Amino acid sequence: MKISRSGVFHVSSAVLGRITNVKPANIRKDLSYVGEYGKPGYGYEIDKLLAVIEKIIGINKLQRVIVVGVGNIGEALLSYQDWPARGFEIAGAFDKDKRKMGRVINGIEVRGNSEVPSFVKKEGIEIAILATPTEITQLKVNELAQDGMRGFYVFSPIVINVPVGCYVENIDMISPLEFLVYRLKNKISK
Amino acid sequence: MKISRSGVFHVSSAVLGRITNVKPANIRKDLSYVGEYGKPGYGYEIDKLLAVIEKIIGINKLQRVIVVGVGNIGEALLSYQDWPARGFEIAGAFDKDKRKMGRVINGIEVRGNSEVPSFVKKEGIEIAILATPTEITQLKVNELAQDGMRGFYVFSPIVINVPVGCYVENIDMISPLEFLVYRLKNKISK
DNA sequence: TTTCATTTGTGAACATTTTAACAAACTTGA
DNA sequence: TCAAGTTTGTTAAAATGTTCACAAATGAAA
Repeated sequence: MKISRSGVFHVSSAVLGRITNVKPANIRKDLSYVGEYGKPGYGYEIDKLLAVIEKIIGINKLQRVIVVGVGNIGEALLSYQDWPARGFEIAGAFDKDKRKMGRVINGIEVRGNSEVPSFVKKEGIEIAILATPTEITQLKVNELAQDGMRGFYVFSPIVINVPVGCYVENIDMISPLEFLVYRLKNKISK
Repeated sequence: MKISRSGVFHVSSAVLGRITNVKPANIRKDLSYVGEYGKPGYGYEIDKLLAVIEKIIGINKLQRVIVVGVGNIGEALLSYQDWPARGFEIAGAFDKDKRKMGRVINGIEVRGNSEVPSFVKKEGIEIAILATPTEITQLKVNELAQDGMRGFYVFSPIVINVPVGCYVENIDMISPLEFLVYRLKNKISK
């Protein structure tokens, strides 16, 4: 909902709560942790709130990342339009498959894996998204860590080990579905 | 790590904790909520534990779901090999694009959207995975709810409204990446 | 059998998160 | 200006989640 385009310039925690399914008290508390941006009896100025949030999550300067593995998931990531709005830029994409190399998806050229070390060094990139087959993901992470990569966003449902100073986040696309089934079976609204 | 194939037939909460990065006390407590399956001085019998867990999450009978929207994400889901191991079966896939209809991916035929109502009624399916463009997701959910669908697993990063008795889970593939950046910047191990 | 080393299950302590409640601050309209 | 109606930020209470620590149970070795 584009509040800022509706001729409304302020918004209360109650309204934000209704939109996001979060309790108003919670919204006020969270916001209070990062400063006092609201006016009693009025609410939050939308433009100001937006600016503050963008400042906090650092969208002003985009985080540059690479995508390793251009299968279905990799391609979906490359095709995704909202990276800038989320604070990211896909600086490069890599795959070992020669047939994929040279392809340009959404303006991003797919390069060969051998180009990773020089590319990330030249571009100063530290974060990699791994959309690789589960069997080779740990191996790829090891290689990338050697190349100076320090953040790994992993689509394989396995525990990844990294050197100290490196960080991993996994995403398991099935877990939320399992949770949905559980909620459906037990009628748990949330 | 395939513990059960290593000639080891029991495992302690300490070992499970090391493998999963979870504190042993936590593992014991969680397990204790669903029964007493461990032996002091010995640990948990792996086969028994596996059987119990499978019983709990109901893998014995697969949950049948449909996939709506066969773009990159949809295709990735259809290609995923481990659905049965996770307790699911993709019963059908649907897309509005005529060029995709008829294609068979991983043994699953892509059907036209118009076939959804009869299909889910005949097959008795209540859960849909929506890998659709964000703009039309809410609309599709509305339609599917009309068709009797009660669980919605949504890949669009928006709040979805559903009738009472229906349940939604969202997955946002970018949020964990944002969190990774936050951890990297602030050196937060977890 | 007895002793020693493990490891569980859990009660209690501790920590974190969520919610409610309300004084103080602000807006609006008369 | 004043009164009535909103809405914030925050304090305190409640709820939830995590970790510790240890008695009791078991296995293994002597």
